[in-house]
Amino acid sequence: MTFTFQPEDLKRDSGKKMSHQHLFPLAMEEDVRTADAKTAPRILDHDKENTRSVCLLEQKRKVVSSNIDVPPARKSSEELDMDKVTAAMVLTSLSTSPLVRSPPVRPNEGLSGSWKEGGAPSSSCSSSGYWSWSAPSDQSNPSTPSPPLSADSSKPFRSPAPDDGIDEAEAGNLLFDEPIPRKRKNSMKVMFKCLWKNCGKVLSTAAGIQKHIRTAHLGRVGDSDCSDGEEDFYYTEMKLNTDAVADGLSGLAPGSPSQSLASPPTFPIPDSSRTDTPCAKTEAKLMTPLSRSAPTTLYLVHTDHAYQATPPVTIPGSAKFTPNGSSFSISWQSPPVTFTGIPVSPTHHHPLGTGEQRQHTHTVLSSPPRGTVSLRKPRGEGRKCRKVYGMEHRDLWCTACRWKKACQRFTD
DNA sequence: TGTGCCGGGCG
DNA sequence: CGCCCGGCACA
Repeated sequence: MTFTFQPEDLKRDSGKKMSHQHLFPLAMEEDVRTADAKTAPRILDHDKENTRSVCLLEQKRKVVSSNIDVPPARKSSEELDMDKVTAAMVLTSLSTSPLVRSPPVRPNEGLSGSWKEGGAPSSSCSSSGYWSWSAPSDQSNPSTPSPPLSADSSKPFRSPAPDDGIDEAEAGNLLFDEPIPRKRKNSMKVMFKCLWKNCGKVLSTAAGIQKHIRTAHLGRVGDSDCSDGEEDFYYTEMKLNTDAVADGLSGLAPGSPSQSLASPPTFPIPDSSRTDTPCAKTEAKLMTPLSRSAPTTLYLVHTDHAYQATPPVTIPGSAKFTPNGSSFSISWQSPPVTFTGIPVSPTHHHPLGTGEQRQHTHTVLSSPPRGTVSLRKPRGEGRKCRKVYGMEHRDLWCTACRWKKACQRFTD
């Protein structure tokens, strides 16, 4: 069981919360303005967030104090351990944020990373077997890179301004509870950038970047068992405006996945600009056993655009991160619904996901000269917003669905 | 019967 | 246009 937690969702989510802004000054700037008055049922998230944010807050505080040379005597040994861990976490998260000053920052980076790192030093953490990644870290790497720092800051990517709005929306969608109705999105691509020093490789799929990191930097050779998620620590997700970047990156797979974060399955890309198929293919290819462990959410995080951002998948499950003295506990629930497009969801869905998609594409391409015959769209077999979210969550539907038009989010 | 969405109406 | 919805074709 290797879950890979998707930090981004959480992070984004948290980012949205005004109350916690101060925690992520850099990453959140944009989010802040999105104080959506929308009150959707985000109770779960709230809960999650609160606990997490509290933790972070605490962590931060500790870190600060540590910098100030607070006499250790005041803290119990337990606390000290925690401090180390938390400090590591905070530092990592902080150091990372600047790089990606945009929302795409992987929210959990800090968490996952710290767990790993923290695990080694403080026995307390490692002992709680909630997370079973093999070893807190592959110590095999002599040169464990420090969390990506400034190396990337210089990267040309990042078109912050345009993306922000979208990201926010997406984040909301992802979470599933935030009705961000009627917001129009631009076509976005999600890319994953390697944060390893001097690398900066950018791939379009989480699996790809993970593989890259694993093989190129971590020196692992494909053993799926080793994918303990460490790679997550070394890459970041970023959203790019396809319009702007498409050309340059066109070679890469159409973005789709976004990591832990959040964008619903999407593939609602404007047909004209790109098709889903390529995406699916690419991913399929990249999907090595190793990459399997990659956060499924990533794949879900597509953006939907034309009508609104979509929350592809939600991780309705709640993950709680509670540093209790010496151990972290994480509870996870399997997501209730998930989109699909890619055979990711464990529960339903025919494994045919990609196959179907491809077929569909095929039909479209070979479609007879339009015009005369009233061709009614074959009718996508995939699940649409209505099915996915149900009538009760109509506000979560893409606008097209709301208007009884062809679904823009789950195109097939 | 439920779903997807075309075609068309309204502001 | 944005937003709805009647109604039809499918499943």
